Order: sequence, then structure tokens, then C-alpha cells
Amino acid sequence: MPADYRSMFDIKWIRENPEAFDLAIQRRPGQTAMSSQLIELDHKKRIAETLAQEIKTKRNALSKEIGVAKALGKDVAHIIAKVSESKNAQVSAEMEAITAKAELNNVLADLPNLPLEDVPDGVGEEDNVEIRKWGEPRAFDFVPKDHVDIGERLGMMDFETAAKLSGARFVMLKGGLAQMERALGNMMLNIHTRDNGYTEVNPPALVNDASMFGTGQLPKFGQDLFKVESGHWLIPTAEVPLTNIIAGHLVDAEQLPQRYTAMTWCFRSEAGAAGKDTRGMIRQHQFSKVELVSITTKDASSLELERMTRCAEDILERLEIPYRTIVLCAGDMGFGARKTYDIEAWLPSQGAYREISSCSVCGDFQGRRMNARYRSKKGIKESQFVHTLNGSALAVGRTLIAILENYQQADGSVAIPRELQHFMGGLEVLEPVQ
RNA sequence: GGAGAGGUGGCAGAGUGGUCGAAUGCGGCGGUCUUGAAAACCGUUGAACCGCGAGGUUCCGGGGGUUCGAAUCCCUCCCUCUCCGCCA
Repeated sequence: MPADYRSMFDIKWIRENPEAFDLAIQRRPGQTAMSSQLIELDHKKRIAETLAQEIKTKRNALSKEIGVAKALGKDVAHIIAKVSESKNAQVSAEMEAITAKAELNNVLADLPNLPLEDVPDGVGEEDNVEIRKWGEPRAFDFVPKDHVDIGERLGMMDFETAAKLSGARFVMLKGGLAQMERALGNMMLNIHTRDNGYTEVNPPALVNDASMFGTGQLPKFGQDLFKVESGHWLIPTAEVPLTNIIAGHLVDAEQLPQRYTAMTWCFRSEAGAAGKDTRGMIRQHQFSKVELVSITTKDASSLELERMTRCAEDILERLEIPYRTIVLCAGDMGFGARKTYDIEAWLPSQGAYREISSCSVCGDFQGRRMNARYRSKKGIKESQFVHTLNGSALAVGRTLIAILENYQQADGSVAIPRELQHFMGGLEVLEPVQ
């Protein structure tokens, strides 16, 4: 990463509130109190910058003198000699300032975002807190199968062929299930664009380093991503291109919020997930997802998280799939999040709720990284960094799993949720292929 | 892939080595006029950083170079546009 990438924390704030910073950062696993280290690096940086500035001030003044003297036809050789003398000192002072800045930024770039105060403490998923529940898990009069058995019996879910073509953690859907995936995406996008005010986007699936840095995948999590030979990265979520739409912009507050949705393929290397969810299509290298991204002001972001989460929950309610919503504890949140709600759909085969959506508010963390700002009032000079949010609504593959498992029937067929039937040409049930 | 033209403030668009951080227009802000608004007119208005302040530093696509001095000259990369070729 270039050294001049913006840091994601307000170092001035850390300087003024070191205890608060340390308390907050330590709620993250593996993080230690480090405000004193940061403040020291910052101090070093500012000393170096000041020195470099002083030297440059002198040089600039002399150079200007030369210009004036030359215009008057005077001899300038002695002034030029004077400037040349200080050249070495200037170069080394500049180098020192650049190095000091890079040192500080390198430390800051690896730090996760600070949890909001109302986020529960905890180190892992066992500390997450359920906040609401919707729907009654269905009572089966037979032993419910898992989505792999259901899909293969339908003759519409083929892991073997996908493995032949690509390897582990890929699947090939066929016939009715391929159609259902498309229908689900269509239904979700229709709802988000027509009812929820999101603008549909069809973004690039390959992005550059800067975009990945902006949303926080880089520099720390390159091993979770796929990279292609040209140097591009395959997006792990549409959050990356959608959020980066605002990168580098300075907008008026009236232009916010901006709400974007997209269905894209998501690509994840799943490094470090060895042995986890190996069966079936819960954890794949490639999956499709309908993503929501909101770009808001500081004051609006907390409410926007509630709104976004409701948009995601609404999809499950329309599909009549039981779910629960939990708030993640500080230790279980993603790198860039300040607060996260996970929505978990009921999976009868596991007798458990499993993640199908994750909605997060990132505060100004990403806004800082991508230098995206807004003016709070027209005519007011001061700008602030935008606040960003992202959420899945929903992960399409996992939604398909939830439908298969919740709507399965004893004879191996699968009923199609009422609201989805319209998107499948009126089809009401998927029957096994003979 | 070949040939050419470009990338400058919130936006548009001048500027080809020395008070240029940058003309002008739009937009924004303040005012005059108006019952109010619009129009017109006058004034004002780039950003980030350092500093208590005075003030200073950086920024004209990214990076490097030449020079006492670079928006301006050189190298390199990226992007956009036009034409040609190829192609879903």
C-alpha cells in the first residue's frame, strides 16, 4: 500500500481521548492498548514534518528572491549557491517526514474499527445476543433432509460435476434450482428498488487495490481474496464496488443518503475455513448475493442500520422463512464494522438458525480510507467523512438452502414460497427430475 | 492491438519555467432590489495538514526525474475521448 493512504482513525481524537480509544480497541480480540504507541508515532511524525516545513519555507523564499532579482536583471549566482547548500538537509528532512508518516499509517491501517458503545462485550459467537425472532419452525411429520439430499434427489444440485470443473467448494445448479436462484435475485432486487429506495447497480466484479483498501479488505485480508494475473481482485462482496462509488468525492449533505443494491457473484478463498461447512453449498468459493449499501451522514447512520436490517428481514418474512436477528458482540464483528446485526434463517436439518444476512454500520471508517466526504450544510466549508453501511439482503445461495429445507415435502418435492411463484412463471412446486 | 487528443478547484474550463493555489463561467454563501420569490446587480467562495497565534507546508490523474524554482519540460504508469482493427 502506498504510504499516503489515509488512515481510518482520527489521530487528533486519539490524542485527546487515549483512554477511550484503548478501552474501545481492546474490546476486539487480540488488540492491546496502543494509544501511547500511536501518539508517540504521531508526535515523531509531526516533529519531522515541522522540521521539513521550516527548511522548505526558507528554500521557497530564496527561490522567490531569485525570480525577483532575475526580473530586475540582477546577478543571482550567490543566491543559487546559498540554496544549493541546504539541499542535502532538505532531502533528508523530507525523507524523515515521509517515513514517520508511513510508520504511523502502517500501524493504523491494520487496526479494526471501534465497536459502538451499545455493542455487547464478548470474544466469539457464543456472546452474541438475540434481539428478536420471527416465525415458527415448521413441525415435520418425517425426518427433514438437508439441502444436499434434497437438491440431489431433485436432480438439480450437482457437486460432482462442479468439482470436476473447478474443485472443492463449488456447485452447479440445474433446472428448477438454477431458475430459483435467478428468481430469488430478481424478487429481492425488485423489492429493494421499488419499495426500499435503493438504486440498482451492476458493478465490476474485478477491482483494484485502492477499492479493496477503501472498504478494508486490504492490506490485512488479501489471503481471503482471489487475485488474477492482471493484478485485479475478485470482489468478495458487492459492498466493495458499491461503497467505493463515493470514493474520493465531496458531496453536499442533501445528496445523502445514497442507497445502492446489486446482485453479484462473490468470490472468497475461504482460507482458514478448512473443515468448516464442507458439506453442501453453505460455504462456497463462489456465491451470489444481493447486497445493500447506504452512504449517509454521521447523524443518520445508526437509524440507517435499523432500516437496512428491516429491509433484509422483510425478504425472509415474504418468503415465510423463520429467522432470528442477533447483534454481534465486539469480538465477533468484521474488521470495518462498528455494529453488526446478523440475521439467521432456520435450517430444519441442523435444528439451528444459520447466518443468511449480515448488516453493519462502519461509521466513518471506510469514508476515511477512501477519502469520501460531505458538507453538512451548503456554504459551510468544513467537511466530514461519510458514514457507510452494508448488508446482505440476502445471500441468495443460502436463501435457496433455507427454502429447500423449510419447504421440503415427504415425497422429495419442494414447494415454492407463494411470493416467489410469480418469479418462477407460476410454478408451485419443484418435482424430482425422472 | 494501431493512430491521435486529453486528464486542472463542488462542477465546467483557461493557463506552456518565477508573487499561479491558479483567469472565467456555473454552483454555494452574504447583500441590494421585492409583500414574498425569481431575475438582475454587488460582494464573497478550493482542499488537506502543521501551529495557541502570526504564519507555514502540501495538492493541477499516480509515481519518478531535470531545475535555485514545475500545473507548465523529460520519463513512466493509469484513466478518458475520437478514429481504425478485433471481438462477446
